[in-house]
Amino acid sequence: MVHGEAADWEHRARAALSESGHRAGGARAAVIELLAPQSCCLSAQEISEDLRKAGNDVGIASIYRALELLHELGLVQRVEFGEGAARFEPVVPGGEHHHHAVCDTCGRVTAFEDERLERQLERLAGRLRHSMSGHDLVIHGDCPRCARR
Amino acid sequence: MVHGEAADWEHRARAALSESGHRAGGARAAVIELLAPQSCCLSAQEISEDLRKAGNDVGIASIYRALELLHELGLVQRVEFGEGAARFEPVVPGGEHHHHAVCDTCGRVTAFEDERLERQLERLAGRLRHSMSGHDLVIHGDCPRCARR
DNA sequence: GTTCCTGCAAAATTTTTGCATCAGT
DNA sequence: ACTGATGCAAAAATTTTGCAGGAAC
Repeated sequence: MVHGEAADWEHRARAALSESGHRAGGARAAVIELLAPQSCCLSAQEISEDLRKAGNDVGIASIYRALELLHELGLVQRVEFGEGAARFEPVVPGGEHHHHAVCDTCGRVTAFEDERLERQLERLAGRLRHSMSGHDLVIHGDCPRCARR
Repeated sequence: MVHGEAADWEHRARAALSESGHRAGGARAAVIELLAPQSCCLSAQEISEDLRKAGNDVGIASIYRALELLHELGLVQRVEFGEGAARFEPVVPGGEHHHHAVCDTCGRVTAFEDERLERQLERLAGRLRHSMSGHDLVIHGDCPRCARR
């Protein structure tokens, strides 16, 4: 039994699906279930592999279709780090949005939050008169471990 | 004759190439020349088309190789907006880094700068003990024109 | 029972790589 | 001349699409 944010997101996702007239068949349910407890982003490949490991074999096309739908519904954020593949993560409303720092050397991804940054982004969007449905910041550089060498 | 930032960047690019032991052959020179006066990012396809229009036909592979090298030398930044293709733009050192707001509806890209944001990012990277070789922020939402409808 | 969903396979893109040829230094 | 750069074509990888069968409601 999941709990907290993960359960909350999963519940919202299922509700949003049925409210928008979609069914929660095998593939979608599997993707939602896998994504819910994730703290950071996964690529479509990783989702596919994780599902297979869990004995839940889902076609890659269905994974992309599920992710596309969840993205349209505002439940999933799409981020790209310049690896040539997109990554996806659940959107938890109510503030605690996080950003990513990607290590140039080892590729490790560090997620971080900053309340002040969020407020500043809101202000910025207002100044540009650009509504903000989402945002993502990527910092490239060396992580503490790699910088030490 | 180009001037100001563009000429500056072009000069630095050529210098960095020769200093790192690379030749400035036709393809690289063409990419550098095209990129220098750009105010915002271009995809590899766009670069290829623009060069062809200018009568300078360059193989797409050479474009990717030139961009890869320029990126390694820190002269080009790679950004992705979730279109399925990467975009590239010259890096102008000495501050005026810009970010992007992408319209969910029409796809238009608005570039913007914010000095305060830059300083905040520096502070953030320091807090994470993550060095910062580059960063990019993308705001998704509706541009003023599309939001009005 | 109808309609939407799923999975497979094929297609479309974007990006990378191998290799013979060509050009810069 | 030597060495690295270029262009073509083929390959690799990611993502999208068509379609027949299957599942949800």
